[in-house]
Amino acid sequence: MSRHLSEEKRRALMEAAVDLFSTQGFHATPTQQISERAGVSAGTLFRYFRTKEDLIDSLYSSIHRALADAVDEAIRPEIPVEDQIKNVKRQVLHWMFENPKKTLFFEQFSSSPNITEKAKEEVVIRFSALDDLYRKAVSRGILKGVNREVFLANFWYPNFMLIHLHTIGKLQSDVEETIEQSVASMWCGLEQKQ
Amino acid sequence: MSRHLSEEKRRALMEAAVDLFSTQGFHATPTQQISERAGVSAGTLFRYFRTKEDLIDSLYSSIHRALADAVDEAIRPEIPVEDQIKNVKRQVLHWMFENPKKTLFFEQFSSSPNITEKAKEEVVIRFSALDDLYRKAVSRGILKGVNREVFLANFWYPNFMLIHLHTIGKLQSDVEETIEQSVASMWCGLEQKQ
Amino acid sequence: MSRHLSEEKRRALMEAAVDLFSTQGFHATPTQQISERAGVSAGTLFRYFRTKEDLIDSLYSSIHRALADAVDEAIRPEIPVEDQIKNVKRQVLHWMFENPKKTLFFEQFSSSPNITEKAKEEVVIRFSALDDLYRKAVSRGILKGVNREVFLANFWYPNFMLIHLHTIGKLQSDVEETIEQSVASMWCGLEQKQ
Amino acid sequence: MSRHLSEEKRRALMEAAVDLFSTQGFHATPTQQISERAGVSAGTLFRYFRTKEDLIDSLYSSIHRALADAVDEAIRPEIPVEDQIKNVKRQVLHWMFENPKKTLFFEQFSSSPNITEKAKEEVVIRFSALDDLYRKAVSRGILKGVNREVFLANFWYPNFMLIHLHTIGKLQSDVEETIEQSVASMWCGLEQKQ
DNA sequence: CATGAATGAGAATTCATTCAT
DNA sequence: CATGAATGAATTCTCATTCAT
Repeated sequence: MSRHLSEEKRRALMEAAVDLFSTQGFHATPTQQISERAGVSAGTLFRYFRTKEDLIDSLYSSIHRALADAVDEAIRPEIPVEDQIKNVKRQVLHWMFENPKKTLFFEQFSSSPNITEKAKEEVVIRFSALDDLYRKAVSRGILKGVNREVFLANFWYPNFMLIHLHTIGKLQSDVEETIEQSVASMWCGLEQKQ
Repeated sequence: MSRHLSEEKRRALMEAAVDLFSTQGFHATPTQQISERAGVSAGTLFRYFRTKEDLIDSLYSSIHRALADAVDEAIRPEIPVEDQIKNVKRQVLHWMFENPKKTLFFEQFSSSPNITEKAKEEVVIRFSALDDLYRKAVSRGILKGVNREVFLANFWYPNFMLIHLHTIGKLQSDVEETIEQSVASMWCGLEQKQ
Repeated sequence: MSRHLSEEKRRALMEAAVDLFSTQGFHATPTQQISERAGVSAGTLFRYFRTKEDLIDSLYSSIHRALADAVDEAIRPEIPVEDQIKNVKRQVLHWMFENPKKTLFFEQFSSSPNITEKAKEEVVIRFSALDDLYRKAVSRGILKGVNREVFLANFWYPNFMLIHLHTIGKLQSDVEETIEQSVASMWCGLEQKQ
Repeated sequence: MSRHLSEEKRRALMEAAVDLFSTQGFHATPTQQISERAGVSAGTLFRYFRTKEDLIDSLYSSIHRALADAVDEAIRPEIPVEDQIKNVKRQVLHWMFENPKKTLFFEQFSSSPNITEKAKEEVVIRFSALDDLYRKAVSRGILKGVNREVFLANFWYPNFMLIHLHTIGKLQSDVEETIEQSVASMWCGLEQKQ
């Protein structure tokens, strides 16, 4: 991309997009509205993103990256695997509660079909660091009876519902408490029959 | 053929709709395509459903009802609450694996914003029978540390991911095994610190 | 038309049609609505009238006939021409105030373009008896300076506006008073500088 | 061409619209046809007018304004009221004969039901300057026996019929002669029994 | 590079009319 | 003859994208 395009505008566009996508869905959000909120003209959006789909993909990638960073940050090879997994979940949930719009967009993208070919391949939310952790846990006898799919399902999906509820203000406990409950219940769930 | 709006056509339309919605999303699915697949003309769809939204809502209601039935069926007041909850989860998962398209549509509807006012009110997937079960469990000292939101999140959302994976053929274990793992890991998760 | 078609239903359909046309306009009135109000099925309408246009034309003809009758009734060869013209106008206005819906439909038809070829030919509201009266008046030196178009315009069109106002309840005086004022002002207008 | 919505195109659209509306009626005129005749694409029309109704309303307003201007222009406080009223009628008729299409559209709009709320309120064609004139005339003893409704009906409605006849070439006398006859016959009509 | 007017391919929906029952 | 479900062409309006300025 040409260096004449301002990074600032790009960011403004993406931010406007998440805001709108997360509350209206991407199909229901005209590019016009995005460019307007970003303070640029309708045509400009298409200098930064070839198509609307391209914008959506970029958004997804950037959020995916942010989540991956959150995951990586929580990895501390020196502490026990189970604590690491707990930490990762905690970290992820913190990020999500701090970025509810991005999270909702992320869910939308993950669960919405056919956005793009990429979508299909990544429906499985896969983060290598977390995969490694899962493998280590299995090889150490923890998580014996739980295969990766169930693990990932338990790890990722409940978060989305919590963010939904948080967004509409229907969460009884405060965020920290909710996060802790969620972390705890996942972990024990994964250990199983312990 | 009867003089009246044929139940058969109505069903055909709804079936066509779930099929297409679940793979393309409802925004990306023209009513034309639905009527075509249902083997009726474009106009006919609107004799059975006032608007596209009405079709979507009807679909949602019917699935919601089916799920509620699945839940109710699994309720056996005479057995321990924890077993009942397990049974419900098992039953629900069975239904979902047997009706993956409906399930994906259901998820789409639940997590998609603004579809309708109904959507907003029901973002929390709420089934009274399950609520009762939850309350009973709490009052009996089980599920002490888990509030309803976390409970529901753990109960419902992981299922969606499993169905996604199942649909794209990325589930390693067979369905029964996956269901059992999911049921077991949820339960233990909910018991917590047991 | 086959004698198996009931005259009663035909009348019901026409009546329903005027009602609806006069308040909604014919373009804005679906045949469905007409048949419904007439208490017959959608298809039946088309057994009595080949097309919607046919229905409209029939309606127009019937109203035209009723008006012509009103005109004819008022003709009394034995009294002075000017009194006859006054009487005709009075009679017409009475009929219109008694049949406001038919009148509004009639105006709509007259002023709406292209309903049918017939429309074009009859934009000039022509009633032979009134024409005769006009000719007689001219040949007797009354109405010298007023050609037929202006005469007809003054005779017919103000009535429509009065009916409009009457219909929406914005007529100050009562009907009789209004009719008398209208008759009087037309006549003097036509006499001119007399 | 300017950066902004071109006034030229707006005018072209409105002109195309009156042309078609006046000959076909607005319900019978697809927006497509209007944009085509205006030499713009189908979508462009909706950049200039939010909806078809908006176009119709704008058209009505602009014609209403033009007529009001014609009325105002004819007002000369220094001459007798009766001459002023005559002048206004003359001026209005001139405008109408020069703008027959606008006139026919105006009539259509005025007499067509339910176009819009505006329609309902303005079925009575009301121009404040003319109202003032009417009031003055009454207070000066002229127009004693004629209430406002009859006055307005006589003032406005016959014009429409004349324009209709003019449009289809069925006017015997020339325009000027017709206007004079119409003005004269209205005036005397209004004085009444004077 | 930015702009925003213009485009035109759809999309949802309506409705006169037909025809099997 | 009556019915009313089915039809599908036609209509209004939207929106991603382009391109002249």
